[in-house]
Amino acid sequence: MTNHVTGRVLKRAALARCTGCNLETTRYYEKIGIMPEPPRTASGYRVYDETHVARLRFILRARELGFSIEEIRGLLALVDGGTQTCSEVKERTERHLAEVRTKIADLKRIEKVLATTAAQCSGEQVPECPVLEALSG
Amino acid sequence: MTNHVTGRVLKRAALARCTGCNLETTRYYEKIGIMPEPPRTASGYRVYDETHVARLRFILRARELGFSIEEIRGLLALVDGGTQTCSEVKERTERHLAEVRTKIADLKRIEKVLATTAAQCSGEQVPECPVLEALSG
DNA sequence: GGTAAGGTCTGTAGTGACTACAGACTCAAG
DNA sequence: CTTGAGTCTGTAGTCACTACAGACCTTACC
Repeated sequence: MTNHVTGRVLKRAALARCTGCNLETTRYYEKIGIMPEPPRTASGYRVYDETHVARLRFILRARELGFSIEEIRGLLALVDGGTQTCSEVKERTERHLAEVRTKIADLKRIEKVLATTAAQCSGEQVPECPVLEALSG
Repeated sequence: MTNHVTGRVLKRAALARCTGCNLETTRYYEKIGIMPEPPRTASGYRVYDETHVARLRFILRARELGFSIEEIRGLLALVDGGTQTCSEVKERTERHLAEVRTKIADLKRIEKVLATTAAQCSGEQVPECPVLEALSG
């Protein structure tokens, strides 16, 4: 395999290893169109370079932060569009931030219910368990 | 339809309405075996009573509190088993509580990243958006 | 040059927890 | 008697992957 691109070249397993991404997921991202189709060797093997690594890292980080694939698609479109309208990115981030905060609030409410009911529970063999009561009510 | 059970009798839509459950979900819960198969009318319509309502409410509440279907299956087995070993229920609740707390911690970390990067963003047309930077890094 | 191990290719099926739909049947009201 | 709403069944779609089968290619070692 001639390396006519400057810098090192990676195959699928190497890309996965160096980003921490699951092997199959790289192909999935290509299929759904958020990763570009990479060039291939004569025998059909995918060949990645640093730009692919950067893009995949971007996607993985955004997923980690709870952005959905569709949100990421939108973010990437802004990046690819050339003119990075910062205000748009900011707006989307804040929208997503609001969602995250809602989720935290919901979970805290759940935490409270679970903690108080579990605390009421003696652990002894009683006919009516307060946790089950709380769930039934 | 003769109502030989004491109390009112419900069909699928009524059960869904009075529990707030989606119509199709009741059938799904039956299929996966966490709701019992209800008796049927001569023409094959499902007929529910108060015990079904109570069980469905239990399931929905537990789902709301973030228990997975498999966790609920376990909880229901304890209920159905007759001897409600309260210590077991307590233990499972606490295990679940720990999971919820982990999720909250994760989301808070995410919230922090999103909030600080969004704050760094002026919203003006700058070449490098700090949010995208944060995602790329 | 031969062969064995391991990487890569494709398409497809499975996950969890639903949700939605198509096409047939039944029921109640007017 | 007709019309519209409710119910029945099985199956397909959702999201974001993950896993597998069976074929092909590459590399290392002898």
